[in-house]
Amino acid sequence: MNEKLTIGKLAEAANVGVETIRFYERKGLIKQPRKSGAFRYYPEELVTRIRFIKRSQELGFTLNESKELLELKIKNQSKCGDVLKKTEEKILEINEKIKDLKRMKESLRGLAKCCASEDMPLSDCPILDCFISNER
Amino acid sequence: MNEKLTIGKLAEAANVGVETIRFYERKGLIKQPRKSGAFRYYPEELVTRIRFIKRSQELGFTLNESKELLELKIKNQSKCGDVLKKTEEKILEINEKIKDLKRMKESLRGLAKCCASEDMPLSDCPILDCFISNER
DNA sequence: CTTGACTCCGTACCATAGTACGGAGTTTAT
DNA sequence: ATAAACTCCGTACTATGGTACGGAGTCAAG
Repeated sequence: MNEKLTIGKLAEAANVGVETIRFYERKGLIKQPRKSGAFRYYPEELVTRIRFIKRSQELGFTLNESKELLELKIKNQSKCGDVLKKTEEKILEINEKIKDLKRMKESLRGLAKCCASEDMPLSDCPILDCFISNER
Repeated sequence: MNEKLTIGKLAEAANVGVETIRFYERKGLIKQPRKSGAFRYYPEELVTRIRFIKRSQELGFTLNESKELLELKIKNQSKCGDVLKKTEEKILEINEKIKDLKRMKESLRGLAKCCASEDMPLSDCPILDCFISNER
């Protein structure tokens, strides 16, 4: 195997749009192959690369961060620990988000309690105060 | 008190830029006060409102979602039960976000585990492969 | 009453992550 | 051999959340 794919086939295999591939090329996440005749043909392993990009996006990395990760692999003088560090940074960020969301949820629950009696006039339901008083 | 602030003073008090306030006005998160003479003067409570917007943004809500939350208070002709319903909807949304983040975290933890010894050359680093092999 | 700081308003621009479109050329299947 | 389908390339547009800019008007202190 080691087939060469047209951009359309590559897009289909990687489950993205053709325009997305062109976009990644412009952003430097994929290097544009030379034209063979009028068209460009893409090596099969780009399917894996694109899926990698998509997957890391799902995991909360931006395209630039995905690019960095991919570049770490290329410049293989860098150590495994670098990638590990980035990953652990992301885990910490995610933990922060979870913590904040839980606090927000508690605030909303407090608000729900405010509204416990359904015929209470809303003017006495201090939604803003509920949120703001929980501010750090 | 209940002071009226110029847009600059409001921005300073709420710790945002003047342009941000104008942007929020355009987006309908803040209603633009009538001009008093040539300038507009903003009630002091908008400081709280803007900080609320900023805070809910930090918690992963979009501006439109912040707007919805704020509208819970504004339409106070609505009954407490209506607010309760919206609030509970928001809680469910937050639970979804937490679930997604936890899923993300678990994936990242799996990746970190892949990368066993920190001084292993990156060419042998299994973390990138791990990204790919963990694909659903 | 002048000068500096501020306001008003429209418009353009930034990054992020794509999507859409149009015309020309090319490939492929019937 | 012709038509459908695809490619190439540039440009423009989407949404989100702002930031920057420029000219004209206005306010407030000295």
